[in-house]
Amino acid sequence: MSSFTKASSSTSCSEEDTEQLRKGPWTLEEDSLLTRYVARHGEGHWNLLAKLAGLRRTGKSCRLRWLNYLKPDVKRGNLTPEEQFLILELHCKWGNRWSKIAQELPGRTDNEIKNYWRTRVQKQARHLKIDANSAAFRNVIRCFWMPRLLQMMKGSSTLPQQVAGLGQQNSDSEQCASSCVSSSESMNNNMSKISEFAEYQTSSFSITDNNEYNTVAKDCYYVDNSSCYGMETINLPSTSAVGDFMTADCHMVDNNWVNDGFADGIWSMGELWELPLKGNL
DNA sequence: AAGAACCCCAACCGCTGAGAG
DNA sequence: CCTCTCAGCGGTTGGGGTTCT
Repeated sequence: MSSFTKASSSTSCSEEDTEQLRKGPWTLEEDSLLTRYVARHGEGHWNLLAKLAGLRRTGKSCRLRWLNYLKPDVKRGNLTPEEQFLILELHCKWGNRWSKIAQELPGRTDNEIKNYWRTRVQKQARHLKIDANSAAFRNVIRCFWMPRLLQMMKGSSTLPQQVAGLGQQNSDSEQCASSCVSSSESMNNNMSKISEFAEYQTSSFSITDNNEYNTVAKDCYYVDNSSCYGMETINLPSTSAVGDFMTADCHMVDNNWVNDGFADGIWSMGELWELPLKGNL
């Protein structure tokens, strides 16, 4: 089924409508028409807008094109580690509430975030042979992926205020708190252990400023006494440490992904943000 | 070089809730 | 209330680019 097909097969619309409605990729001319119309008259009333602007599109289609592509403040390009961190963090709290999550990332659309989740995050889950919605995978995100992103942010010295302030902003969120947050004291303890673990993990990246790291840690929710309680096993000297750690950590989960390419998968996680966005012009 | 497999993401679809009449 | 319309949301699809074999 081609997305270029006109809706002429539909019997629910009048013949005139089906003849005129276009589908599929937008042309430059259509973009220009929509942009000029919105610049002059503003957003909203999309069905009316579509008619008055002379666009042979549904209002829905116009709205989507504007919000996801034409709107001037739409950011293009790769998601930064900060943005990825926020997405992981907020998804932990809100689940698949893409538009709500997008509101916290200025310039990013719900569609983009949804695509990121599907193509990057769920891909990791597949590689690890874990259900992306499982508690085990959430633990992986909180205990490995998010600390890794923090390292990257720290490495690039661009730790954003929005991340640093996230805790205060959302500290009343019991939902996430119940699954992710422990007391700040134990959080700080665990964070220093995560730091050690991360240092061990990467060996090329050293964490020296514990204060800054812990400040962030205090406000973020990826450590959890109930679900990430294997921290004391972190400093094992061989690669089996990862397996041991996760075994201790996730023994309640009936998956066999712990010893099944887990470490490889984890290593690749941190690099995800660097992958070029293909076909994105 | 060429076909297959994979990946990304723009755009569509169906559903839901809000608001007007 | 009920019905209708519209805006918005989340899930899904498929075209086209890239990578692999």
